[in-house]
Parts: sequence; C-alpha cells; structure tokens
Amino acid sequence: MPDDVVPSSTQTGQASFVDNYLLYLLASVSHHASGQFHAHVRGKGLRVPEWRVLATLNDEDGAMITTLARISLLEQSHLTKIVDQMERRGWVTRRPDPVDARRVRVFLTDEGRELATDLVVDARAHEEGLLSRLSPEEAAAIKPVLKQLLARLEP
Amino acid sequence: MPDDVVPSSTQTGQASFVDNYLLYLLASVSHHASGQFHAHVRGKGLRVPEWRVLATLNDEDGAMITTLARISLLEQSHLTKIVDQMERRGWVTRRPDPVDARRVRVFLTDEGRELATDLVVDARAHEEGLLSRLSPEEAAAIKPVLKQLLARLEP
DNA sequence: GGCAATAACATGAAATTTCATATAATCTCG
DNA sequence: CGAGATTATATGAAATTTCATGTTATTGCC
Repeated sequence: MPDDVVPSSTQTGQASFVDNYLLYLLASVSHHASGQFHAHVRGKGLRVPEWRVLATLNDEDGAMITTLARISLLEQSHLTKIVDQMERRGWVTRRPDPVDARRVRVFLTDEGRELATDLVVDARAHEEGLLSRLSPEEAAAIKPVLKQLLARLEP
Repeated sequence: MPDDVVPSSTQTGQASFVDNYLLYLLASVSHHASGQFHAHVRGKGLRVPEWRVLATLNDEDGAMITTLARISLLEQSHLTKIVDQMERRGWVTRRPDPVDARRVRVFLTDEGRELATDLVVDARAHEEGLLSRLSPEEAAAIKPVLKQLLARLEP
C-alpha cells in the first residue's frame, strides 16, 4: 500500500465535508433548482424578488410590507424598493390600512394578478418536473421533512 | 353557511400555494437554517462567502478560482474579489498552476487553515443541533433526498 | 507551426441589497 | 391625558454582487 498513490491534498473525492453538510446541500439544491425557474422568470421580464412578491400576494392579497418581506425572505427596506418598482410597473398598488395608519397594504392590480396566476401555473409545472426526478418514496418524503425542519426552526 | 364569514382575500391560512411550493420550502429552510450559522460566522469576523471558500479549500486545497466559484455557489468575478480580500487578510495565497498558466490555484495559509478547521467544527455541531430537531427517520432521510435531487439536477 | 476558438481570471461600471437612520403612527401605563 | 417606548415604512449612503469586457494562455485543427 504505497503512500504515493494518495495525493497530499484531500482531492481524492470521497467524503469531503462540504458535500455532506446539510446547510450546503440545502443551499445547493435551492440554488440550482430555483435557478432553473428564475431563468424562466427573468425571461418574462421580472426580477426574482418581484416574482416572490407576486406569489405571496396571490396567496394573501393586501399583505403588509413587513409581512411580504418576511415571507419573501427579503429585508424590509429592500422590499419597499421592490414594491416601488412593481407599483410603477402597474402590478401592485399601495393602500393605507384603515385601522392602523402606519401600515401599508399591498394589493395586486388586475394585470399583476394575471401575471401572478400565469407564473404560478408555470411554477407548479416546474415543480412537478423536479419531483418526477425522485422516486415516489423520496418525492413523498421531501416536503414533509422540509416543513418539519422549518417548523422547528423559526420560533 | 354565510359567506361573510370568509374574507374576500385568501387570508384563511390553509393551503396557500407558497407554503407548499418545493422551491419555497427549500429556500426558506436554507435561509433560516443557514441564517443561524451565518450569524455565528459574522460574529467571528468573516463574511458568508469567505466562510464558504474556507470550507471548500479545507476539503480541496489548491482549487482553481472557477472551481471555488462553482462549489461556493458564487459568480466567478465575485469569487475573484472574495479571494482578493482573503489574501489581504492572510487566509489564502494564490499560486499559478505549473501546468496551465491561465489557472490560479488558491491555497490556505496556516492561519486560514486554522480558521477553517475551527469553523468546520462549529458547523458540524450546528448541523447536529439541526438534525436533532427531526425524528430519526426524517433525519436519516433528508440528506439522501437532497443529494438525489441534486444529482438529477446539475447535469 | 500558426490561426481561430476556447478557457481562466481580472477589472470597472452598473445594479442590487443592506445598513443606519428618519418620520410618523400607535401603544403602554402612570 | 401625555411622555416614552414600540412598530411600520421610507430613504440615502455604503457595501455587495453582477454584468460586460479585457487580457493572457491554451487547445484544436488544418
């Protein structure tokens, strides 16, 4: 067993740390899988954060800026700027909350809702394509596991 | 069944699109789980991309700029700048590839290796904490599923 | 060998994102 | 009721990240 067979560096390929590190696997899968759909989103003339906001509003129209930011995984001040843009583009409108004047509620316009609806259809189709790459058992397991981890994480 | 019980918006909370969308679950879990460790990394005076590069080099010292960028999920030109910083900080050094002079190989300095080693220890501990929040079955399933999806994704 | 095509890295400007802070409204509670 | 604390959003400067391109080196062919 000559030791000159083994390179001095750890480039032999097997069990490296990163390739088996949960946070890396999550980031990597998210990066590559989302990357595919993000290319589609950009092709339609949207930026990624805009797509996130549309999808969130499609679920819960009239959400507050802060809520949108939290769900969209964006900073509040960043989200304010995204909404500025989207308002100029005619996809959303701001309306003050009748109860609490500090709050700004963001609503989809008709055009925005149409765009959101279309993209959600595309997203569902893309998701199906992703899940079809897994065995039925794996496909059935992945979302529950992620939801469970998420549930035990945020609080 | 009076319809004024149901708000006009879809704020009833149950099955929204986003909360069940695979790419959102991945992004969200990655965001929140990594966020915890990233706070630790920043507390040690590193930026997140620097930690990624250290971890990658710890696995494969002397990697090329392009390889580092791909593994670290960063753009090439961005990675060049990260390496600039890390070189100034004394954590890595650049050396030309003896075979192909276009290539730049990045090596950990002693200080960089020490930092990387420490952080990998911390990362393993943090990962254990995350996995402990799942049932044994879930914990056993998550990495294989992610690896499988990743394997069927990149090519 | 030599020329076109490709690959690796660097660079500066542009775009995006974050940070610190300002403004305004609401809440808490003495 | 009112002063201080807190919450929601906006804003401008600073930092980060991306984009387009430049330079240098290598490869593939003819």
